[in-house]
Amino acid sequence: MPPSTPAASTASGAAPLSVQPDRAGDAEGRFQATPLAREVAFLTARARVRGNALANELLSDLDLKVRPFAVLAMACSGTNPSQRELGDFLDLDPSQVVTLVDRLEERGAIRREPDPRDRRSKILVATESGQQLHAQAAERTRKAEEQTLQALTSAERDQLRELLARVVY
Amino acid sequence: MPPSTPAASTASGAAPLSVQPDRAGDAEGRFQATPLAREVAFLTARARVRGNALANELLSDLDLKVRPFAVLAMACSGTNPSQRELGDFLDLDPSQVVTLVDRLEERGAIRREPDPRDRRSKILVATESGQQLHAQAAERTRKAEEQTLQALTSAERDQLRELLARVVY
DNA sequence: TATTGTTATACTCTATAACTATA
DNA sequence: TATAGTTATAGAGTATAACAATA
Repeated sequence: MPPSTPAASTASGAAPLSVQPDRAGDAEGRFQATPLAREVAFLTARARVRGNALANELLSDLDLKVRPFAVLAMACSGTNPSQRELGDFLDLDPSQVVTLVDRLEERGAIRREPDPRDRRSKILVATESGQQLHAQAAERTRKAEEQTLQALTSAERDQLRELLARVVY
Repeated sequence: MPPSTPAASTASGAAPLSVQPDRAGDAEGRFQATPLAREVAFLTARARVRGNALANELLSDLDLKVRPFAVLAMACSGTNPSQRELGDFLDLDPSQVVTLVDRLEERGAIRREPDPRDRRSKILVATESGQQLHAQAAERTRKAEEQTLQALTSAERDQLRELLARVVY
């Protein structure tokens, strides 16, 4: 380990960034000029943390969180996903899917139905009450997205959606 | 609970989506037409999961993951963050910061230095070896981002960065 | 032999409360 | 009285291995 140096210094070699002498008001502003703050990985992580927090908050009165909501939404989509397919799409482990599906099935929101083409697999479909629950929940996630993206115009939101979709699909 | 219905049906009421009779090749294609698949919350979650996985993989030979990398990057930024400020910026609990900083300090990559203006707080700065480690790690995260965004042109990447930054800052 | 769903289990991540030293 | 960092702990989320039924 190197010997201890003065304090609050920028240390040896080339200075990583020109920086105000030290503290200003709050730190956010200083940090936003940092290379890390412009990495897409960092920006998406931050967007996801804050978006999730807001969505979970708005969903809380329905006793739902974003993960179970996503499962319910897929069961309501008319695409008849099997548990395996759903796990692949939502980046969920098979064992996680079991737990999520169990809870939604206990609530009477979805059902496991046999797949006529493969008796090993189970197809997820929503019940009538599950579809009503989904309608309420989708309204809340729509509001969460509206609030999360309030800094963008409608055209910019579509643009963001389009760019992200091209990245992940 | 409602009575059981045929199987793989779209269920009662208005059909949520027009859908191919049933199974096609793989499920991804079917699912991408779903409303959930166009929610920004879902897209960022997916981008984050896959981006993180790739970045962690590329960082593994340096014995780093994205979280500790972010802490190291901030310590190398010249902005002299305190632990509290860093936790706020990276969406980390104060106790999580302690653990992350402990490990990086044990490796000799960063140091806690006293804040001359407030003896309660500790300022994080990188050591010389920490800066070298960061340089190697940053090269790997740059490659991860390059690979993650390969579907986009350079202009589109900047556009995505800009839109995300406006959302989260 | 490989795959779907399941169970049990362990591991990581995240959050909470209580403590200390400073402010 | 409030805040920064710390510790211990609990809870949620995620991952792994083994198993039964089916392909």
